[in-house]
Amino acid sequence: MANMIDVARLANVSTATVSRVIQNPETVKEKTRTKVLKAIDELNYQPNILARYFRRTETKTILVMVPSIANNVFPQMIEGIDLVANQSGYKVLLGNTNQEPDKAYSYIEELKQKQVDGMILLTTRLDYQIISELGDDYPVVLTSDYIEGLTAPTVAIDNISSARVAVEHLLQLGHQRVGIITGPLDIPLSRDRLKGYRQALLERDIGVESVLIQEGSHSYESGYNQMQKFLALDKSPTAIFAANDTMAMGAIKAVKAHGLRVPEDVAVVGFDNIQFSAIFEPALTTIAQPFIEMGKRSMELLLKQIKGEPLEKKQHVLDTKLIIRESCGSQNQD
Amino acid sequence: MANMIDVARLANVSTATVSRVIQNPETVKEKTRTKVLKAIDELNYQPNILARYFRRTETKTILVMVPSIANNVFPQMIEGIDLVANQSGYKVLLGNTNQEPDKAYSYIEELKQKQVDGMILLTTRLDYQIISELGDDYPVVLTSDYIEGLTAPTVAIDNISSARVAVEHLLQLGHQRVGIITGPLDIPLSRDRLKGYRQALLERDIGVESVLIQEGSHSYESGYNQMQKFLALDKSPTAIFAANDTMAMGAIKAVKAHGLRVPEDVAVVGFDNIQFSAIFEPALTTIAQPFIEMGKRSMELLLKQIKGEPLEKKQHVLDTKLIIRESCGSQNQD
DNA sequence: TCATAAAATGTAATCCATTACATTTTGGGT
DNA sequence: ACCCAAAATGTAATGGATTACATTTTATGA
Repeated sequence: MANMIDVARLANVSTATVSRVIQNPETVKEKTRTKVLKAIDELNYQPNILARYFRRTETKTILVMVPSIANNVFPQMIEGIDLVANQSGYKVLLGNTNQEPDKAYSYIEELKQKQVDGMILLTTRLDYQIISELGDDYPVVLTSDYIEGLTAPTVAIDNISSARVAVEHLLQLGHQRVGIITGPLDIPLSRDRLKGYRQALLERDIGVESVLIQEGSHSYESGYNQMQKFLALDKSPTAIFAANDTMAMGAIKAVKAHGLRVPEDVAVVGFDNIQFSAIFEPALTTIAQPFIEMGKRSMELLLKQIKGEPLEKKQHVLDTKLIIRESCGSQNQD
Repeated sequence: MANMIDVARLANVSTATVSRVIQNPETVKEKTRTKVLKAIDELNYQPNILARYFRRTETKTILVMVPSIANNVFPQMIEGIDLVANQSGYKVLLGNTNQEPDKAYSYIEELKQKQVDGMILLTTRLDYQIISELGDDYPVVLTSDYIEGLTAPTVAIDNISSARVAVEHLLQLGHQRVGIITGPLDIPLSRDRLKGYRQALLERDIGVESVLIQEGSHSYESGYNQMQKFLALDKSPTAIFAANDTMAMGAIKAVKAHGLRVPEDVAVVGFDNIQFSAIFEPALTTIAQPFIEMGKRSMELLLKQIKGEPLEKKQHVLDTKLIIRESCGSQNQD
């Protein structure tokens, strides 16, 4: 494989000039440039990218830390990230943590060792402190989880008010006993959705009963199981807010298994609007998250940090939307 | 940031010894090793990975080329790949082509330029010739698509016989008019599944009618649309083999929209066994692909190539399994 | 104790592009 | 024709780990 010296020799110039032809062609005289380009072509020269990375201490690579890829929502965000990354000549490294904190730390090490130019964290259970410090020293964006007071840039939705909108929809339909199946409550995002649920009830002077709050794990099975608990209650809820669509589907399955109908007997509203929500029967009424947009925005923010540009705004909150389908029935429910 | 020379100086040894302590500790005398380790600790030294990559011409990174990540089946395969890669100290770079051939070629360039140590191709529409040549010169594994006569290693299922099993299931249930909604026929995988369909019919001396063959695009909508065509037929099929689960769901939706029931009026068998197939109603009878296992095996094969170990076997065919659920009815259908 | 093989360590070249700084060339103005 | 600033090009150091080869140290056996 020919290197820069070979090209320089053949073109009868110095390596500096060859390098310039590649990096800043406009600084080289037309005639010289042609000569060099011809030599490059003749030798079929390709710059050694690894040498370049080494010399420049940059890799044009960013890492996306994600708890699990097989999860409906993350691939969509990654798609958005990938889109912007590609446009800017960046590559995307996959950082699957599989929920193991050790893995997360090893990815952080990679960032510190400059193996990647930046990092996007998709909903993590990392220590608040660690993310903050990391964000002070390296390009980092936290996506989908907004943590109060965090100094690192974040891209998220307003989980509190989105959840409130979901529950309000239920209340408007006339429901008085509304249960919630939350996500894991060690994640701020889950706590925020619970908070939104509380706010919606309190606004209408409806008391918050702890029996109507069940903690799930975002899985289909947990939705199913927690719904069963509700159904076993003396006065079981007539409507459920599930903190994500997958749990909503599990809950609906449980309702059906119990011989009841959705939405006629129990209304269910979900959260996320994953692809399958429209296909599911009954089609889910849910809060749509702009996943792709979140991915794009995150990458844009990261890029700015990498380039050293100042961020006008650190906390980016994107809009969600209530998608009304079938699982809560129509406005004129009886 | 301290470098190896600093460590060597502090420990009063040469850089070679420091390097050895890091790479092959057993070749360094205990006493020296301790001394070096102490210096490393004291200086908080971390080797410059980029320098190492440059010097060694290896990146401990592999690229997974995938048409689209937001697709149910790919994330699972990637998960398998990632699992094995991580165990072996390799990182996974995402190569989303978005169906654009140009992108595919740019990823191939990265491989040639040694930016990655190897590449796994997940169902691609790349030219047969190109893959073969690439496989001759670089570590490459082609996954999920098996191309006859290809010299590059492949990990796949037997699409022909798996499809045959699916269709046979339908025939066993007594169906005589079986339609197929294929995938895009420019992909070998799709042609193979069609071939399996043909074989199953011919084995029972049932003629293959071209009106019963519709080409889809693997999307839900295409399943819906192609099913509508079947339903518009004078003698519409009583059973459908959809070449993937997503299309099967679309087809079922179309059947329902037409006022018919699945499986009572029309039986539908899918292919893939994506996560949602069990949740869908009716739950899909389908051919399960061992996605995670395929990912793992692919990475193992790639690793062997990277290490320069010979491959005993080049074509790896993994087993599929017919999962009987609800969408075809029970064995005792009337 | 000494010779010798084996083990441990050191020396220094190497990988290749980049870039600060130095030098040469060019072109415009008088 | 000559000067000078600007443009173009060249020189050579630099980044940091790796490793072939050379040298020194250690251990073994007679």
